[in-house]
Amino acid sequence: MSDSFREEITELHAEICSGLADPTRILLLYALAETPRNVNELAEYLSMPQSTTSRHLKLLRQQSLVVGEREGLYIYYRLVDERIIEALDLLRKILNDRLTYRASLINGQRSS
Amino acid sequence: MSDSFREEITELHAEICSGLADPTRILLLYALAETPRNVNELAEYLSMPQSTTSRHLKLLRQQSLVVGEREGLYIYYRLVDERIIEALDLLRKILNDRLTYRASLINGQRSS
DNA sequence: CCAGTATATTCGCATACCCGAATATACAAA
DNA sequence: TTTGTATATTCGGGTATGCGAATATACTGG
Repeated sequence: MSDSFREEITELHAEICSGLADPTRILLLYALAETPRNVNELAEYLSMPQSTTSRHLKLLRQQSLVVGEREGLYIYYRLVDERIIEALDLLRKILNDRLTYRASLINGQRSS
Repeated sequence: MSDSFREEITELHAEICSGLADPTRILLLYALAETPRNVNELAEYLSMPQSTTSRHLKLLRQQSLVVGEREGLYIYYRLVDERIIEALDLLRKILNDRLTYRASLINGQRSS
């Protein structure tokens, strides 16, 4: 395996995948996919403290998965690249089919 | 946000995304996308201890991202669903375009 | 059934990450 | 410039997760 590929994957992890390493952040991404929102809206929407919301947003911001733009008194966050949702949806499909796969194991044939 | 969606995302994280929460595991997935391999082949390929490789494989196995099948003396691991690679490739595209996005920030216009 | 090798697990330890109340900062509006 | 609110950061402390040498287990093949 080439060193350059290793480096690319290491960066992929650090810059994107680690952002998905927490369910709260995934929820934030989906919440922002619906419509831009500010921190307090997000906090209320997800029923979590404002500080927690802000901390997670900071991470997503540092990874450029999300940007904030001030409008008057508020900073509205939005997705930088909507394809992150495509990727997450694909993972969800895999998840669902995986469940089917597991069921087939239970009903039967081979061992895991 | 509906409770059922929250639960689905929580499961998505626990069952798939947490598997991507380590660069080593992503490398393992790509290594297995090339061809099925056993633990020692993977360990050598990625230049890491056998115990570390096995530990990561265990996780991927528990998430049904990977399955092992014994052939004689060896257990060959392979991907359960190749779409995991599609998802990772999409994330890599996002990563690359994100770099372009950041460059545009540096060259200029708006602040992050 | 035994020997040999592939694979899995255990161990102590270190690091990284999450939480949420409290506090600090930043900024808009007047 | 001052005030009020939105947003960000800090803090202590708990939990999860990583590592890799050493050890145990599992299974094949003879």
